[in-house]
Amino acid sequence: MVSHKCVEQFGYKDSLLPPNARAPRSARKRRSIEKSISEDDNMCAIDLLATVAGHLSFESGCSLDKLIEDHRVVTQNSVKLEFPEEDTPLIPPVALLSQENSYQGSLSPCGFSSVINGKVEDEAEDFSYSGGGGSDAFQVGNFSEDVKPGIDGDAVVLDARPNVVVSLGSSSRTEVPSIGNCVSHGVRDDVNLFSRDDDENFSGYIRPRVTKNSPRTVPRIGDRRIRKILASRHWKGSSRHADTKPWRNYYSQHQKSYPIKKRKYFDHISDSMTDDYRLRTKMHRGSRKVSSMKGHGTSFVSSDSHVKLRIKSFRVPELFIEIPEDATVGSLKRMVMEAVSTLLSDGHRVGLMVQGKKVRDDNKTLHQTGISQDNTQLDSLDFSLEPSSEMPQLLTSHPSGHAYEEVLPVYQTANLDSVLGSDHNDAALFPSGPLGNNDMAEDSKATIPVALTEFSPRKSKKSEQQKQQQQQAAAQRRIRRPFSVTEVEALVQAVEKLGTGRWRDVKVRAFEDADHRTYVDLKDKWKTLVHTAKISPQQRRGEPVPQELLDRVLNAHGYWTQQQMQLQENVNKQLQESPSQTEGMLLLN
DNA sequence: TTTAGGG
DNA sequence: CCCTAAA
Repeated sequence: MVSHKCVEQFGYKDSLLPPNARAPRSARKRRSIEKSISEDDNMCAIDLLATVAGHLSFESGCSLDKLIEDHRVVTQNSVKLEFPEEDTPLIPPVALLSQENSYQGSLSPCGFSSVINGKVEDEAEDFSYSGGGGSDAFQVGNFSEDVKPGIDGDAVVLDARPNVVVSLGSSSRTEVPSIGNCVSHGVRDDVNLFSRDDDENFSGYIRPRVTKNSPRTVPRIGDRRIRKILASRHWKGSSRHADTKPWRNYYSQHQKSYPIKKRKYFDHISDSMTDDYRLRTKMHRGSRKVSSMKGHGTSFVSSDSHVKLRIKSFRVPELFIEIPEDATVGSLKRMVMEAVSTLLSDGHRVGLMVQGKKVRDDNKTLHQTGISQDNTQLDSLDFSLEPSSEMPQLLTSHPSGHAYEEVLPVYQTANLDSVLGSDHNDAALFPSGPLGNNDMAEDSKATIPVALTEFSPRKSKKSEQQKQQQQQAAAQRRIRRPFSVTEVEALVQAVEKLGTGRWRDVKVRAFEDADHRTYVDLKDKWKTLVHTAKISPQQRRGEPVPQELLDRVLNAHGYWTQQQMQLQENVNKQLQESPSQTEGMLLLN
């Protein structure tokens, strides 16, 4: 196979096909790789979240439909996967996203944002607060967090604790501090943190299957399919369009919008100036602007038998990620983001936990559940988003397709059945510690799809909306996949034969089955190969390419470059001599 | 959709 | 690898 011949011996003449002599487009095997997705008519993850959150709006008069006990994952306000110095994967509050990324406008009426920033908050202003006046909603927020939960006037201040986020487990589970107890001291002290012991039950497990010998098994995480699928406009920031680099935008924008340090700074002020109300107010104003003030949950129970809740945050399920050691940090981050994005973009059900206990009976009234103005012990009211198999309102329209297969072929699903088997058992749904004590076999442990919602067959029935939603939810840069020597060999071989201007043909010829190698990739690789061949071996990086191959690269490159030049010369010549025949000449060439 | 190049 | 102008 490795014929080491000089260029001339390849019989280029015979294979020298005019660049435009390719098979008609219609006859070509096509791949909708770069298909752009219309974002407008799709619900983004946040919208969905908002929808979910909407159900939490007790003000609508509806009682909690789904009460779950021993809940597991909750979400925080939003998802942000930058890892602060505190080594705490914090997820930025949705509120933040809404504020800074102009999502408020796109949120559903009863959406998260609305709940957080709108009515509830406004209502909160009605609470009188010494020294504060009701003009600033944040004073109320401040109030609810800095003052021991309890009765204050007519209102019972409840605390819906926001808790953490995404924790990554490697060999052992890594507990990730919550915003509440790690970053925001001021909050921690006054609000009850709910137990996170059960976190592992709610885990997504990401595991790219990188198999050297079978490119097809490589995780699709980086594939365009997924990429587009996960592209999210909510990461994009203010503009739904005019942003060609969503993923970059994501990082840049959120890095700016999530100044942990700054928030910490404020928290310190809070700690040291506990008695200075004005300072504290200021602090929260600052927090409001830069942190997750609105992300924390606070509920209010008014005296008119209506419970008013302010969902300040959701926790996100714990995610487990398995990634090769040699993967880049960037790819890890992207994986996490994808996971969370996917998580948020899919159907969920809301879990409720009152005083640490999961409330499962959906038929109970709030009062029966203990959520009432009379209950002064309501110091812990937690909501969570859980992968749900029971979210008709979000799944009804789903065609019975298998989006799962299409979208995330990467993730093994061996355990799916067993997992699904115990549908109504949250713990079973999310085997505690995919990495932990759950004696999961080595080959089966890495099985839980990142997309928690993908667990259920019903969930696989995604509507087009949700599919696209997903597409938008995690547009990521494809993972880097260095070409193997074998691949280089194949590439060189093909280019020697076809030339440097027919990448699609090269693709078909030598990489037909390598879905992750687009003709653009091949073209780019050739470009780098040529460069590599020109520089000294010392300057080369990565897996060394045999000099023999590089020589061939250079030869072929030189040959085809010259070939193209000659062709061009002929064209120009003909153009001068008899312009009218030029067209015919071109065709002949 | 492909090609060709810059980023 | 990404992004795009052009074709």
